[in-house]
Amino acid sequence: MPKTVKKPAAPVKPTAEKPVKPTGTTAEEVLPKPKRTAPAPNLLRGMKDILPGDQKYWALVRGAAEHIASSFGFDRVDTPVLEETALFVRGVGKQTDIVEKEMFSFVDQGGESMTLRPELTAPLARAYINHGMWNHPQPIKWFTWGQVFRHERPQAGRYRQFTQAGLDVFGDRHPVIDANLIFAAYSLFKDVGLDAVVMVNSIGDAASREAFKEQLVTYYRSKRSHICENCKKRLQRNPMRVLDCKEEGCAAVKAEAPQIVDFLNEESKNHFIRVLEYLDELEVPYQLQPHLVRGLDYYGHTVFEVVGAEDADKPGSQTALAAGGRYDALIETLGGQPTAACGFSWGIERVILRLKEKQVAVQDLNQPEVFVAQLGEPARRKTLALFNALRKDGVKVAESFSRDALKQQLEIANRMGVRFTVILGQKEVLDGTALIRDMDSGIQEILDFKKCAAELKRKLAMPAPPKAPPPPAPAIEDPLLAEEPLLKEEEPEEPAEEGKKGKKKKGDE
RNA sequence: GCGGCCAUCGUUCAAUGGUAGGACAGCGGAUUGUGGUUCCGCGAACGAGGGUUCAAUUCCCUCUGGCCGCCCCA
Repeated sequence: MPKTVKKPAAPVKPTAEKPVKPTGTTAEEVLPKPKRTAPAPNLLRGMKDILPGDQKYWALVRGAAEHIASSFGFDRVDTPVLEETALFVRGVGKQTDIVEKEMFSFVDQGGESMTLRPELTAPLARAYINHGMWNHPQPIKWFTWGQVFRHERPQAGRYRQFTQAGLDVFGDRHPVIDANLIFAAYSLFKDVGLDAVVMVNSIGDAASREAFKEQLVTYYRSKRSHICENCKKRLQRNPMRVLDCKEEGCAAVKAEAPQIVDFLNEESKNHFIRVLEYLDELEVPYQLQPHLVRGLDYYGHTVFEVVGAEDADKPGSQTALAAGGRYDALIETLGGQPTAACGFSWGIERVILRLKEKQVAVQDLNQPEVFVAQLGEPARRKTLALFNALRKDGVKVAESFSRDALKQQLEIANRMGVRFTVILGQKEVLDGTALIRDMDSGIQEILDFKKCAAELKRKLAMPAPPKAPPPPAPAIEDPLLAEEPLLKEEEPEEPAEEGKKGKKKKGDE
């Protein structure tokens, strides 16, 4: 076992804090195991870490959402993640799945029941009321972005803590509001490079809805023998949901079922038609979904979802990337003055999932453009200064100060994909010069150290030349092809050599 | 909340009732100050807890977590 011998020879860094082993079992005393002192903690179910590799997607979507918000004239509002439980019971609806079985609720030390917000709309409405926003010029246009929590069974694109961002308009009942909000929701997808389609429907006002439900139930009762067990239950609890059923028998029944559009009263119908007209005007690709309904109590009139273009024909319901609608009744339900409102939420994780699936090209964050390399202690000191000068100048600069070998530093620079590397060695320090290496061509120039920063900025301002083709592909294992290089002697190494030659010429001048 | 499938280095994929192998990534080397190709080396895993067994990563159970379908939702 040679393994055990070599490491101890090297001077071992004294470990300041030795891991404290809580156990005193004999087994561990006899066989001290240096690693894994404690079991690794688990991530809580449905929770997710967002690591550096994913941050670029978040930056992209966050940036796009913020841009849409500000360009459409929405002001940012943030509300707490914790609210009193009653807010959601009243706002979202006691009978909804969210409130019945998905809320993270608890009683705090003071005996009060509080809940991690399962959605953003009710808290926003609460804030509107609390701060007397009706005293301000209407409409109030708010943008919000934050974490929401639902205790559901996790799946891809469905987490227990997830992120919603949304736009809401309070105090304006005009249909143009609905349409422009739908347009804003849709715009995000265009901006990040995703094809999307809007699914839209109207569930009318309360009166229209009641009339419809009655007819729907009557109709389904007449078809009782053809529908699934689940739908029979739905008829009792939440009749409109039968329209979502994917069972074969139910689908057939659904085809003949009454549609809510036919039950809309004059006002509701008029509102919906005008929304659609404005959508045409905005050239939003939309589809009428007569069976689209929403699970939350507060919706009325316009309801919509935005789905990926490829999901347009699929009936599945996990496909919504954004969803919303009009909720004129909510503020009053929560105890405010009757105030019209309309809004939607983007499901950020789902948007990001889609970006990855579609392999949308997203710019890397923190992509450095220059690497500073040093050889020897005096050079390291100067490099330290140069790094900070460049950094303050707004150049994205990378380093590996602690390393000594130039080779390694260039390897790192290469991996980082920088355009230029500044090299400082003994010689350069003495001469007051610096080497700038073009990483693509391998050409190096010597120049005055003091002019180095300015020259780099000048070079970076010029567009990067098209990427040189990657180094020679590995030779194909074919005896016939393998013979050729023998005839041509040194051919295969050409590209690599070229760079080196270029460097030598310039470097020696 | 219901049903099903699954769980091995950082990632991905193997093998095995006697404590695990590769690939990629990482780290380090291939003579003195030069990256991309190549070669060599090193570190790195059986999710947790019980049970069966002389022996469990392997078989059984529970838990935890992931994925799929349903409910529902972003």
